[in-house]
Amino acid sequence: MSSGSKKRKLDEGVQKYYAVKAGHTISVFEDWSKCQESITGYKGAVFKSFTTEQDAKDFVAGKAVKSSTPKEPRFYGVAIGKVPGVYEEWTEAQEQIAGVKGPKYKKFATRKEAEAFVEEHDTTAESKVTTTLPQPSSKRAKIAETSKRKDMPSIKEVKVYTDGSSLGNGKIGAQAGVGVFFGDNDRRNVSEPLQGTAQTNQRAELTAVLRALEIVPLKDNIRIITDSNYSINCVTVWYKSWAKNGWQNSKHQDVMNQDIIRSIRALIERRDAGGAQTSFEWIKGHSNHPSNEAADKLAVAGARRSDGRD
Amino acid sequence: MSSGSKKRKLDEGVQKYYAVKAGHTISVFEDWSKCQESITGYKGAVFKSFTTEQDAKDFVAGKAVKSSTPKEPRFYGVAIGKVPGVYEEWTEAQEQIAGVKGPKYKKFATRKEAEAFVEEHDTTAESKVTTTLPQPSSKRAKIAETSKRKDMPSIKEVKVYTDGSSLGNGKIGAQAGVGVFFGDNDRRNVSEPLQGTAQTNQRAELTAVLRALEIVPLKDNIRIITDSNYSINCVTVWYKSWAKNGWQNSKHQDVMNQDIIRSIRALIERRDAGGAQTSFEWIKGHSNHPSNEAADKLAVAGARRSDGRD
RNA sequence: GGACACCGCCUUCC
DNA sequence: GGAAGGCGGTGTCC
Repeated sequence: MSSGSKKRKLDEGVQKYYAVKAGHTISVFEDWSKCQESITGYKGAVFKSFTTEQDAKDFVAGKAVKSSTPKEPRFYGVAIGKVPGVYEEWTEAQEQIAGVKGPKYKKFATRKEAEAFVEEHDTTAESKVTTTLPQPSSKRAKIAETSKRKDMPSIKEVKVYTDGSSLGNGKIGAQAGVGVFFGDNDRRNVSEPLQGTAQTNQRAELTAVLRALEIVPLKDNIRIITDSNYSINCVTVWYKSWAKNGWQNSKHQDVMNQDIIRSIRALIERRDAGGAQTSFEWIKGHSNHPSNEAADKLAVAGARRSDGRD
Repeated sequence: MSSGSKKRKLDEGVQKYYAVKAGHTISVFEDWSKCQESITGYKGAVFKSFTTEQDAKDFVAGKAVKSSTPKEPRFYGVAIGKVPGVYEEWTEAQEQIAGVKGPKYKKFATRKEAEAFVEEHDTTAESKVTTTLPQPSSKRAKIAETSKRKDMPSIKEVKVYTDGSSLGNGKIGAQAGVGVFFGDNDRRNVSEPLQGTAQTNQRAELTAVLRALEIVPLKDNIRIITDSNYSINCVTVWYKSWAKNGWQNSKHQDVMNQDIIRSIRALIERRDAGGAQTSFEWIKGHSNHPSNEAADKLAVAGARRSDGRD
């Protein structure tokens, strides 16, 4: 180590700890591949990555992670931008203000300050957020009231199953649909056609995740259960390097579906900022899981709805 | 700049050519959607994608595609092994001798040589074949007396109807049966339970074909009539790619029922080697075809026999 | 090369 | 309506 052949890129930046709470092996791993092994093919695997070993261990132990981020925290409040909120990575914040005329953003040392900054403009610029959030006002109020949570002992966790469908995927006339399942006859369930011209399975899967995040109040912990390994990886692993590469994949092409992926990340960050957790659970598709099948049904129904038939 | 910015992976940029040999339109298409149109709803469509237009055209014309198979032919004669015969893939031959004590095999440049090699040992090791044949003696005699054919101008063609049945297919207690029908009151007819633990319709269908091939003397041309498109495809089309892939299907999983499929192929090869033909004919099931129904009856009866009932 | 999905089609069996 | 089996494809990433 005397000389400088030390071009080691910290591509992945900080060391990560992958906590597997439910999998072939219950443990904390230091590299993703090991973690992957432990969860692949495991029905109902539960895992999450952390930046500190302690957090990871706490997660495995079932404790609420108190987010003891080691690096000096920076909080970027984006008040006027694509998706207002608090971001911990400048690259992410930057993305939110790129191309926006008259953006309003600022760096803060504490999350509270950043939140306050955002909330201020947020109320005045509510229409901006509404584009991402279907619900008009009721949720906004909740966010406000949750911001005064202090040290609530236990946060409610909402489980939600998401699925995407794309009839004739890969064909020109494909019709994609989005399914989000909270429970039987739950008003929050979603079954709708995928918006936009790109009708692919991946966009449908990601959009379902996004819908779930939009629907569950930011104050609640949310657990998203999906069979889309792709979606989970996009928003929990791959996005990190993408953000650093200017959203280029390993083939130096633009990352597909980054619009949805970024929206998801923004919502995750905001939930994190509020002290609530977002976690993902992968389940194998078509494996007799009733809720997963229910989400599938909703997705397929949504896809068919764009048929104009009924 | 002098150096290689040329690392461009052709991973996905390559133009593909979709050859449709059987479909609404017989042609080569350059995009998948057109191809799809041409085959959608077409019963028994035959199509395949290629990377060169010539290969695609050759496929449509029925020629063997040669550019994708630049390797020189090799023939492996397996005289003493699980299923004696001539194999073109070492992996296949290897399977036949694995675990067999005192195997006899050799590589040849031509099929004729390999066949000769196998035939030699074949007559002397006739008992080996008998293990595959359930019937004890009466049939053996026939094979013996027909073995003195030499250059008969026209070879007799034996028509045989095969069918498989699997009562409760897909359920745990399924009972499968094998039916082979030569004619009313024909001694060669077969009606027996499917052996083994995997009681599926596909295994039953394939096993019926295998039985037929075992029963009809190698010197005779044989025409097997079945309603199992699956079986026909397995042993006339799909086996080729499987052999090259190490018996993995397109989803990278082990090909199901390959034990039966390989046994069938081995018998076909042997019949080929002897100058006689094996042909298959597909008929629609349940369409008032008396002989097909007879085979069906035999299969169902065979399935019920394993019930312990009668 | 690997992984997870999303589809189209065929046959059989219930 | 569903299950067992098979073939073909794209969507996306590493």
